[in-house]
Amino acid sequence: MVKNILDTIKRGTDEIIGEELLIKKLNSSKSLVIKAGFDPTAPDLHLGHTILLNKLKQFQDLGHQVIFLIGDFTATIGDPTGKTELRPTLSMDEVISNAETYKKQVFKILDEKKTIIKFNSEWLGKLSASDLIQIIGSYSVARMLERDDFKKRFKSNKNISLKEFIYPILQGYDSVALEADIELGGTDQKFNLLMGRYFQGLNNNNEEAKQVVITLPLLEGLDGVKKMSKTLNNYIAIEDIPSEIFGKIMSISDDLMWRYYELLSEIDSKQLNQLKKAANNSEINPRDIKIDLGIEIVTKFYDKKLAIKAKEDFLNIFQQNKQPENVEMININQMPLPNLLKQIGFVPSTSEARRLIDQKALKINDQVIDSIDYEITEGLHNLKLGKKKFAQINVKK
RNA sequence: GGAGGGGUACUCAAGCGGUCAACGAGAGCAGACUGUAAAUCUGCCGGCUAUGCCUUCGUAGGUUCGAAUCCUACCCCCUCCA
Repeated sequence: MVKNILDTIKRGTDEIIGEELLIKKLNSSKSLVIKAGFDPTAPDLHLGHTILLNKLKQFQDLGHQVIFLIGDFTATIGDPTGKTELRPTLSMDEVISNAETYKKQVFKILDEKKTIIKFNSEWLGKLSASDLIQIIGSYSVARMLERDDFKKRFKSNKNISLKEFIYPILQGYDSVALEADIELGGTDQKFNLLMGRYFQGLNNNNEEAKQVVITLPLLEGLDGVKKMSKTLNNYIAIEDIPSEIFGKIMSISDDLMWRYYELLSEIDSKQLNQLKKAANNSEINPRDIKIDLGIEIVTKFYDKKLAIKAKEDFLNIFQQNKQPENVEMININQMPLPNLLKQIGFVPSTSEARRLIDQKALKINDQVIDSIDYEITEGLHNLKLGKKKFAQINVKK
């Protein structure tokens, strides 16, 4: 029984620290406290986050208590993880409004009724200076420098702010405050997650008080190399509209497609291997496999119907070169083309528009426009700029 | 507190009196090729009322016919010594 549950839990994880303890905890058949922390810095949840959220959902389905911890207090410090330099701090106002956006999105995956949302300012905000000194006093600089990104920065003489040392400590202290049994996080969070174990053990002086740490793989972004993140603009947001999600999936490389299948799809590994084999032998066009993935992912955040629609639109536009349905209709006065393109928001500047026209990127009614002096006539026209931008305009004198 | 190094466009990184809207690389965009793949090739990659004009090289002044480049002050970062 526990063995089955354990297998479920282990699937798709990177590492479980304290596996024996996990088994013990699962055997105790009490409802466990599962903690996962989120920085309210990026209001757009993306597929990368869903790996973690899916795992949390799994715990919910198993009857455990998930605590969605919004690090509003720690966000004012800025998590140094993975950064080679100091992060700018957020104001409390920004943090709060970001957190709200966050909450709205999370319940596309998590069960709202079974989720407790906490803000760590609740307890961290109450710490006095002497409390803080007490807490940080138990950890050494040498151990802090064990952390890879700190070590690198230290060695290469980059700036490390003292408060960055505080961040992991406070994250660890969160686990104490919540009495977490398990904490989930990305592999890059390992150090921070371990801090929880450290402080829990310190407080109670016993092994069993320590949380189990489960790390999950990081999802590569659309470029296939760097991790998916908003800052790098290589992400698929779960709030993206269906056609956008679908389109972005279709644009990834084949290699990345397999990776996404492994991390995001519900498909079982046997089936996946068959697909790989078939693609290798050219029995199936990888494109079609990608289409299935696109449908599955859109379905997850919307529904099957919209997913199919997204697929059909996609095929229409790119395979048959048709206009997508429901293009925006824009009324506009007659003016030089660069200005017009800027006006309707296709480009940020007329200079950019000129360049694109020079590069034959603009089509009006399926005709490539090769002169910036082209005068657009009154009436309805279909515009296409580059591969992705479509509009229908109604030009008035 | 003292000595030295540095802040250049989205990122990294040249330039160190004119030829600089600023080498090069990455990212990004467009075109070709395709499966809107990937890889590859080509071009672009400050703004504008556009063969010219305007604004940009930490900030503010100054020298000069002319400054990212020299001088002064200020701000920020880093190193070493204390």
